[in-house]
Amino acid sequence: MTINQNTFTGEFSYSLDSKGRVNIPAKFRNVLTSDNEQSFVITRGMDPCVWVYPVTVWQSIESELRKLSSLSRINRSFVRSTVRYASSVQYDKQGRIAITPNLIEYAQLGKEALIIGMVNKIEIWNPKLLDSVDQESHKIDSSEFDELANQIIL
Amino acid sequence: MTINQNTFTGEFSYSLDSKGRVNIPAKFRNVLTSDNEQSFVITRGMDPCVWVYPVTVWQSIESELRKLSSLSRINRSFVRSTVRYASSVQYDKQGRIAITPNLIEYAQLGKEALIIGMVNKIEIWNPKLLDSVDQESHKIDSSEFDELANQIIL
DNA sequence: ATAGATTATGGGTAGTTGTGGGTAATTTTA
DNA sequence: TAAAATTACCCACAACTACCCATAATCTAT
Repeated sequence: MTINQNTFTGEFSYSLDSKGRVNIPAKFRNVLTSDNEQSFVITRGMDPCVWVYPVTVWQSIESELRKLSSLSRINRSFVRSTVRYASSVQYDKQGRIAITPNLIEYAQLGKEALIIGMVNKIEIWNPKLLDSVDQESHKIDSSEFDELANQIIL
Repeated sequence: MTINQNTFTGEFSYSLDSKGRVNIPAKFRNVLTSDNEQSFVITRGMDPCVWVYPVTVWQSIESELRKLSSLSRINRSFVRSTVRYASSVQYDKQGRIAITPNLIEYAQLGKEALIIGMVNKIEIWNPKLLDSVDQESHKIDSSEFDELANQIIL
């Protein structure tokens, strides 16, 4: 069976241990291309969760950022806010990555961690937090969903 | 683990000691190419912070500046203001660089120093100052911010 | 169903990293 | 020229991290 490379789908619930490590699901590790050298870039998500990119994917984001001149104040502030919380991590022999205290706090992660494949990246959630965020956005966005329906055919 | 050379990401809070020294995060030192010979160029940032470049990167900036004709008054003033406060520093065996009193004053650095990877350079901030600058620029530029965010897909 | 392989989770240890301070060399000032 | 101040270089310790191994649970294949 050949699956899409660097593409993540599905949901897994794993535990964050006392050292701040979480397992990256074997399914996700297995689709990671070898040029990533077992490494991901973790950063703040737009929602209160951790975003996990394959390094090669992140590098293309970085090269876009490189083009922005620091003479412009908006550019500086945009680059800073994007890159500030990003760090590259390699998973260990057991397939775990270490989440920085910064990000654990931001995503309010406890012992339970919900890992969700988001096509080109991975999200790590506090399951309870996701529930409440989900409910909230369903209330608000059902009309905007309709708008999206015109763009994407499921 | 091999990552991108001379590329800096992430945020670290270190302390500026009584001698005006700050640690350059190990992650940053490790991606610095050897032709830099453990040296950086520190200068005034466009924001009230210290900019830290790998010397080799700084050299390419200098060669760009060389191309600007001194006939133009704006050019002269731009070149002067960029180069004026720049000095090259080498980190010691513990990985620290000494910040000149000039720059400490300019960036209003106290004991706490926030070190931020900005892809091709490093910034050193007074954390409180960054907070206020950040808030201000978000107020002003949020629409242009969104525009950038649409161009670069995260 | 059972054996073997893979996967998830916990913990120990050695090496690295951040931070403070000390001493000698160098520069500055009187 | 000598004293004072600054700078460069070195050492030491505490905290942290990367790396390793062990075990239990789960999956795979015959």
